[in-house]
Amino acid sequence: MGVAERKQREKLALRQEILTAARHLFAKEGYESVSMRRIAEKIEYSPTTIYLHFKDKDDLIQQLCEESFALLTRRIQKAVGTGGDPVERLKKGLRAYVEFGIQHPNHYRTTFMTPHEPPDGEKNMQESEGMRAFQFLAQSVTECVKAGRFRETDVMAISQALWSVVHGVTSLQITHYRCFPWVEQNRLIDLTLDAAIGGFAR
Amino acid sequence: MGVAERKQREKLALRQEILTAARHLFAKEGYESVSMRRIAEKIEYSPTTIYLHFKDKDDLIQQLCEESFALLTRRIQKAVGTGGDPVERLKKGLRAYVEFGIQHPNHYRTTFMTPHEPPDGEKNMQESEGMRAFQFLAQSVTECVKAGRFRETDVMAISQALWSVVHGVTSLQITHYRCFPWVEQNRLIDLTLDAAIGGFAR
Amino acid sequence: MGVAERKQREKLALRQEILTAARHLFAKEGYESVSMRRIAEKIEYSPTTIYLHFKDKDDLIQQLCEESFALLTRRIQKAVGTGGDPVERLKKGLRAYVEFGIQHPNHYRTTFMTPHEPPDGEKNMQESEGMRAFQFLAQSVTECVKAGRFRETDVMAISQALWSVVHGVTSLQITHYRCFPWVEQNRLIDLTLDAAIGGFAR
Amino acid sequence: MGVAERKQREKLALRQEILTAARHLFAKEGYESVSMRRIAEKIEYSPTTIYLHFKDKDDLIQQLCEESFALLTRRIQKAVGTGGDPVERLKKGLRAYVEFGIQHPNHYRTTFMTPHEPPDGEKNMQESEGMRAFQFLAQSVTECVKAGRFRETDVMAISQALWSVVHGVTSLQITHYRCFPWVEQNRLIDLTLDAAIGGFAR
DNA sequence: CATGAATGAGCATTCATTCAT
DNA sequence: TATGAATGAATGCTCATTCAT
Repeated sequence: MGVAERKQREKLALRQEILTAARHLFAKEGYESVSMRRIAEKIEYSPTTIYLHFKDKDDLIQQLCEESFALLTRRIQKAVGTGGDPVERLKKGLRAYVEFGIQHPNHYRTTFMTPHEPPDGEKNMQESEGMRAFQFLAQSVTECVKAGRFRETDVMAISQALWSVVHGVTSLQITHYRCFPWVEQNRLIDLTLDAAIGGFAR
Repeated sequence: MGVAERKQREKLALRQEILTAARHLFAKEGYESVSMRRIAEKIEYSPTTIYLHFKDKDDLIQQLCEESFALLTRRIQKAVGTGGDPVERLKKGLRAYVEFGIQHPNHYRTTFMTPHEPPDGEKNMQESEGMRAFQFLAQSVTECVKAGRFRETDVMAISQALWSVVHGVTSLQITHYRCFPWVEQNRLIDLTLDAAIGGFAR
Repeated sequence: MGVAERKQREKLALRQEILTAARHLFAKEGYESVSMRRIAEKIEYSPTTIYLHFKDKDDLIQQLCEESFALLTRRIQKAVGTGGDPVERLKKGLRAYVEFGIQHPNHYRTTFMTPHEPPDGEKNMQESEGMRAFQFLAQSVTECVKAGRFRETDVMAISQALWSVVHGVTSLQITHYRCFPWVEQNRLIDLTLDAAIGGFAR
Repeated sequence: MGVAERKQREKLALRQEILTAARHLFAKEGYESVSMRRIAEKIEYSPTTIYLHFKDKDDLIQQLCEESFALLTRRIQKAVGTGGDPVERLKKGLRAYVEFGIQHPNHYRTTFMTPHEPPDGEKNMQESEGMRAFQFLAQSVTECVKAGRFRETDVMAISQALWSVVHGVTSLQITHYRCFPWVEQNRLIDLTLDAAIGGFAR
């Protein structure tokens, strides 16, 4: 019994090691550098071993995204906090989103800017970390609506619109940071978020 | 005399054929499929031939982007039109942007969602089709500001914020269209644009 | 236990097969023919397999040279023998050098007539088979000097001069054998070696 | 008539231009860099044009060698001079040879260290620049022999031996200059030439 | 559970050369 | 005489993946 458990634990540990290595490669050298070989070298296992833990490269990447979503959710959660003005809290959450993306460009790129097959069937998706992150945002929007602070009341629609906005700022800064004469970054973020939220606020 | 002209025409035609083939590969099978070999197969020429028209792969892709930008600019221009309410015209322009992206996802992906090195020095960039497209948007914003319709007056900042917003809607729809329970697309677009513009409007 | 050993043996055997194939290609068709693909075809493995045994083409060629040097050293050693007149023994060694080169022109070409980057740092070079071969020659020269048979006593300088001489005869015979009206080969070799040694002898 | 002559002159001029370009490429970047394409770019003609003047790459290279030989001959001629001690003059000639090689390593490599097909039949060879250069050396040797300064009298054999010696020093210095702990270069050259000549001298 | 060996397919690019004009 | 267009073959190398062990 104890043996089986230990084995199980070890297996999960290796799995985690693989994911971590892959993420670091993403983070340091971008999507193209993440080859099964490179990951294997990094963890000092054989490439074959990876296939014991992940069906194929796509699978691995999908799992990576799950983790990223989870991390993002935690960040937003912390930023939003629990008490106080709901609109203010929403804005803090959105800002946390953008900052997370800019600070972890390769995380963000992997998760939100790379086309993936939808995991497996619809059910699976509803339970994904990604949805959880989104629902968290929706929750924050709900509070604004409940408090009568927004003139629009379709929480789902507002949430998706706001997600679009933050994704826009984030991804543009990530992809075109160096090849465009941007105004100061924080100002741009504030301006955009204020405009979007302001557009919904009563 | 006529011969030289015909040759010239034929050369340009082949060049165009290459660009088109490359774009189709993007469109159907994604970025990874655009290899020199694949393009060559598609046009039924030898890979070497491509190098008679483009210095290397980077060059080819750059040209592809230029074309996309030019096309986009024309679309926006047409949508904006010339007379009438400047805010209304701005909104039409932004909507044209989003629609262009969604209708030509691989055009858009190539141009706006793939990281490129800035072409060659700064001057070059200032003259690129991409900048021209952006300046066109800025022009439209200027008119709103001049007409006293916006409470914010920094044209550059507003334009960049609005670009971020439209890019967000567009790219999210492109990348995650099938793996997320979106509200009806047109409604989302309208909602988002109205919120953003409304946030700036007096 | 036995399994691991057998595997090890098989691996080394394949490695040797690769080296041999490469050498034969040199020998039959010259330097230019030694491409990774050609080698692979010859041994009826895929090109990729070669990379499991050698880091890259440079590595492979370097190993080839090491082998050649080792072979040459052994030949000279055998020719020089152990007893008798040191000058006579030196001459035998030099002759063995020339004969080796002429009998294995592509070995020789690879090792001595192709420019290589010095392997890796200086230490590495000091320990290379090539240096070992040279030091063997120097040893033979030392004995002549010690026996008071040479009027010049700088062993290093003499050895390098003699190496230059044998390399001259060898490489010229290899490269220009068929396009020049040479005197009889053995006579030329003898004449040259006698002159050079005679020039140093008291 | 005048027209035909001018055309002829122009044709020869272009031919020379091609040879010069090829030589510069050799000189600057070594044998591998000399591709028909590169040459064509350098002279700003199309690659095809080169084929109007030279049968193929081999032909071109052969012609190049002829020119190099001619240049070398002139250098030696100048060094040898006309009066004075014949042995001294011979040595000067040999030294000029070595120095030419070391100063124009890529010339030298092309001409003397690259395997070529013998031009075309034997007659052709007898008239080649290469033979002329050699015969010049032989001439110098003849004078030493005539003056009774050498104990060996077979001019052809001596000349070939001496050529072997100078080629040895030169080519070794060219190929292995940086990867071997040579004694000071001039000393090595002197030592070697003195030994060889001394070995023949009475 | 983990691996070492191996592969087939693919990559961007360069080459010497030919042919119709 | 000269060229522009085109090609087939080759280059070194990396990839995701499989299979026997």
